[in-house]
Amino acid sequence: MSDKKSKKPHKLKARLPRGFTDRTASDIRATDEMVAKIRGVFERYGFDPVETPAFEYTDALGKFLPDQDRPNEGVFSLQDDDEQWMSLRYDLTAPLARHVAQNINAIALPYRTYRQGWVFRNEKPGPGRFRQFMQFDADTVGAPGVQADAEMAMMMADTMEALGIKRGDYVIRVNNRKVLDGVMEAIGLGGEENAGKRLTVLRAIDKLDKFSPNDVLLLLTTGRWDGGKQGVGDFTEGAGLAANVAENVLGFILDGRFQVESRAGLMEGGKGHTASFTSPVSSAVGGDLFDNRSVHAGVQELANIQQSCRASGYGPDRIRIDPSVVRGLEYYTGPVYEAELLFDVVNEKGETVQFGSVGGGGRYDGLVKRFTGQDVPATGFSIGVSRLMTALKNLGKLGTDDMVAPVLVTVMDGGTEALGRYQKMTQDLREAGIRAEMYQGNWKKFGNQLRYADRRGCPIAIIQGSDEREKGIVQIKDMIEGRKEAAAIESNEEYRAARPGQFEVAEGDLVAEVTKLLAAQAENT
RNA sequence: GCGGGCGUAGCUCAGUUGGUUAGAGCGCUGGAUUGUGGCUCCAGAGGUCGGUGGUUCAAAUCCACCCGCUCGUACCA
Repeated sequence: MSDKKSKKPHKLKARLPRGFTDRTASDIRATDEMVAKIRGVFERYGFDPVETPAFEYTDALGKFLPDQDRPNEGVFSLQDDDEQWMSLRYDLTAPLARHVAQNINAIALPYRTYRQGWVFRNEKPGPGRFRQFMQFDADTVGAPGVQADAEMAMMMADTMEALGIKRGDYVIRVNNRKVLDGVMEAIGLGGEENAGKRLTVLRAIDKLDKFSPNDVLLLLTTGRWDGGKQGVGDFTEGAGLAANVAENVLGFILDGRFQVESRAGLMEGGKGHTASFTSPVSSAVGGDLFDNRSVHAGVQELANIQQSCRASGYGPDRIRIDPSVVRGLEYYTGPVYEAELLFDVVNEKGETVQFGSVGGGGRYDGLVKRFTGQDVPATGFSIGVSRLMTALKNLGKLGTDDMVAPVLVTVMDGGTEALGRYQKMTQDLREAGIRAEMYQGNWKKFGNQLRYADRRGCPIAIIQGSDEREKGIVQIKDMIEGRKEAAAIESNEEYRAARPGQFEVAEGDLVAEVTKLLAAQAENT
């Protein structure tokens, strides 16, 4: 190796841990805008904000991590100096349960509350999936009835629309954990000893929005190769159900909306099968899954939710019963809901990407009880703000940074007295509510000042040199108009002499003239 | 976690049996032009060739391991 290389000091490499990201000005503005809209809906529904910290004791977050007991698996954890384990929250629900339990005597139930915040998951990140991301939650604590769940579904729908997603471009799909639990029971997967197998079956069902019914059938039975055929790529272990049982379950799920509505006496205008997969539903092993008590109870609740939504004018174009909705695997006990976008999301490369759900939630009757011992039923949902923002951005419904860059007051004279005058001009503009800044770089390179203004997107530059000063005027340079005029000029001498887009006004008229020009520019965009 | 692809300047990429001092375009900085963005011309800065180890007289190039990005899959409370 050469001497030159070994002498060179190692520079510290600027980098971020993977799965974390910096947010730009336009990201932050877009997020703020979204959050304000969501908050507007929640406030209108009579919810109040509450905030909990990013850290909780690990045991308060609960052990809802299947197969994993180590505190660092999936969550970011560290030991406090008294050796107690603390973790960064991975959602906003468990911390809320802790907050309610801790203040149970001070809080009037039912407690309607919302909050937004960063949550952290120590998982492999991917496009649109981060290890720190923002959620916005609403919960009703202490409300046992399905009316609270129906309200959640309707509020979700309203939120989607408030965010500019048109009716028909989203749907809130509703299911009930009791239905899935009952199905598991009916096919002989009840009880503790089958917990693992049950999980596999539910995961397979949850894949229906990603895989074809036939692939899901493979997952329910023998397993699936991700390379497309036998022996190619990675093998996913199947649930090991008998073929006819798997078909029965799959048929129940796929034809679920139709079946649930008919069994609950809620048929709406002859809508039928939601997928092409057909199966001999009741003849197969497992019998008629509707005969199961839990399935029956779950369907009844879904019928009530649906009736409530319909009575309030929320049709199946907005809120829809769908037995394939699984949602998280551990703490939900009743109705679950999921918000899904129905339009294609296209990424920067022009590829259509599977977007999946942008929010969801459900009933978690056991979560507060862990702390209090008494039953405190609750239901709520969560919006994936970061994820939804990605979708809206790609859709062009957000993220167009409409903040106008500041007016730049250029500096032609670096003397103390002159700088005071430039500062004064800048302050005058600010006092009139106009974003403005005085150039803070090396004033001696005037070309750089305008180049700065150009790159920053400044709409206007203010120029006052000694000539203007003597005459009591300032030059207002319309950067947008100037760019247009400059395009027609070829020689540099001419270009420099032309001062494109500029006009002179009396010093005293500066604010009025800038205001006028900004208004005119806004008209033309 | 498992499997595939990729990793050379700020960005996009050249660089083939391993062989002098690793290149281009764009961008950046300075100048032509001490008061005008763009155009043009000139000059300059910028590289641990992802990292470590190995093979070799010689490695950006070959081998091993690791790291990172990416696609699929798994996991996702």
